[in-house]
Amino acid sequence: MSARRHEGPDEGAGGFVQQYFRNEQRQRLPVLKHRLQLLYAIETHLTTIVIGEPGSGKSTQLPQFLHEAGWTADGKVVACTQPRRIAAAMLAQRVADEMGVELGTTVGFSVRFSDASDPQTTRIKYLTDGTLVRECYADPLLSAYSVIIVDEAQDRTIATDTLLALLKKIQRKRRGDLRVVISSATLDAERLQAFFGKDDTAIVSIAGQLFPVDTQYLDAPCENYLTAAVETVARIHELEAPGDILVFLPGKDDIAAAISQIEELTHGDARLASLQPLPMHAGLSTDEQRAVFEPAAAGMRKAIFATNVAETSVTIDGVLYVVDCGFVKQRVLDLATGLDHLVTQPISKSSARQRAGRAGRTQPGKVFRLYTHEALGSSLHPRHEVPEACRLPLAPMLLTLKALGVNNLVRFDYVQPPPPALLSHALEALASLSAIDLQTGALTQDFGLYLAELPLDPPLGACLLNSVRRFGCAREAVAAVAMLSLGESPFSAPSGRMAEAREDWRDFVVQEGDVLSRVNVLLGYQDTPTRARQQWCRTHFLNARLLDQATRISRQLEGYLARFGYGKSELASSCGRDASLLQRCLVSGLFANAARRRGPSGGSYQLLRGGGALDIHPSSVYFGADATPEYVVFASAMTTTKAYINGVTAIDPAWLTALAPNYYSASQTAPV
DNA sequence: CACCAATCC
Repeated sequence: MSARRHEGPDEGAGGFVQQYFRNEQRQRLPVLKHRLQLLYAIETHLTTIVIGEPGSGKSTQLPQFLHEAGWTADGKVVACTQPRRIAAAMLAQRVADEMGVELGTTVGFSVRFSDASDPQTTRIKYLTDGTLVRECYADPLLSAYSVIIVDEAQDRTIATDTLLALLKKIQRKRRGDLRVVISSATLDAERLQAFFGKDDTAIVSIAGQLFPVDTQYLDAPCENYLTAAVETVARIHELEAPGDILVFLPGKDDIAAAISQIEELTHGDARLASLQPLPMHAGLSTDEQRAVFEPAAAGMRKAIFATNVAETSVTIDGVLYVVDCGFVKQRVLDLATGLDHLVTQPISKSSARQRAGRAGRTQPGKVFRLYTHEALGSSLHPRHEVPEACRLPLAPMLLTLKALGVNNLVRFDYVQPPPPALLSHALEALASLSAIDLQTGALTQDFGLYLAELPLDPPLGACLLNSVRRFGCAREAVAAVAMLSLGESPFSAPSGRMAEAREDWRDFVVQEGDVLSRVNVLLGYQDTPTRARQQWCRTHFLNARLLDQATRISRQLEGYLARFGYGKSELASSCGRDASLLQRCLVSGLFANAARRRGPSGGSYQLLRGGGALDIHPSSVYFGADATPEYVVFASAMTTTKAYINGVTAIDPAWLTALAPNYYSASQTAPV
């Protein structure tokens, strides 16, 4: 181990004045006081758990400490993973600036669609945890890395949990040659220490740079968190010193309702006229989000009504007051129906702490919790969020593990074992797609392996592979799965101009349903010159951000197909005027989501394999349509106020028995 | 008929 020690590397770049300024900034960070403690812990333990509040500087400084201490000698790399792409890119940029090097040289990052790293020169590399998991395909021991820092581990995403489980295995195989650092704000540290082995795991706590936050609770539970939130904002505005307000609400509808209530209040009350309500959620365009980051106009106070994006992903400066309704929307797989639910539920205790911390970033702040102290202390609010691997469909994760040589998925050493029913649900799904062989449990040759490599949900991956192998409609299928993988509809118009928009959309919308209509949109977008695309989207009431993203996904998917050995002509294959080719291709992957209309007309459906009513989602082209198809497959189902299906395509039921004979017998799909 | 949290490969 001592061989890799040497004096701190001399980067050479950067003048004296800049260097002085950089050091000045770094010296204020709390993590500096723990430099030796951290380096010692990492030197003497295989795994180190670092608990540090936001603002401690751990994400930017720890990789530099390790670099300076020699962990990047011999060409080795220190990795730091993040759950989100923006974070990985921004941290890399910051550290490159601090070190006075150009991004992409000594300091780099690698995320989907963007790789600013160089295998020859990069020594500190920021990645998303999903990207690092994928690097295991090429290098199962991650041998390029000497230390892997898994940051923001409290999020417990599927990718983070997958990575942690793999790292434990890799550590064994590399015989003490790989150090793992798990870093997080408020972590279930004991669980992770137990997972990685108590003797080999150190825990280091770092104080944050947060200011004290004064906490206020309700004396009694409120009946309506929306009303309570609006009243609290008004009261803060009247009674408290200047400073912006951040309000956590579960969803967009609540945000819109709260803002309109505030606007009503400000009309009737001159004292509230200086309150400036603003929405913040992931559905907003970058332009719409900008207002939240700009300082309030002179004499005005911003009140930002936000979803959970503001809890971790987005940081807004100048917030002194936080109003926390105490709820969050979370996706949960309902095993009884096999459908996703979006449930509004009480937040965890650690999430409540995280939200409160948003008030104390620049000076002492206040948090107004719209629940009682007793409630927060009770079992109503769990200590931590349920990890994704214990509540979401696991087929993608299991496919990854299989591809990396994990044979027994039931006995695999998960950070937290998923409920057995969740595992069997995923295994059945994979078997029905012929991704795994039910007898041997192995990935099927080529097909299963390709599905594991594709950055798509397995059913969509199956559609894509079948488009080149069986149907000859790759051009349309690439567009279709790219759109479906984003979920949202590209058709979006302000409510006031809906009629006008609908008229325009008739150029794209076809009777075959959402998927073919969205393919028309995406191919139309891609046929438009790049510089004219924004305007094209505006005139047609289409979501430009979504179509840009779908275009990048399309290109990436074509790259995968080319790597799998499919030639130019196969990639260019098109169904031409025969839409049924694409429809059958969709059935070949989405057959499990086949549904039949319940009445002689209308938008109420039912799964062929049984279950309750499924309604056409309002963003589907079939919503409110005069004529709806009797049989459909859908790309997604989600229960919110009702069970809704979206991404709907008309089908011929005979295709189901032809394309998924093991899943459907002829009698199930025969018309009554 | 009346609507989805935010992420990632």
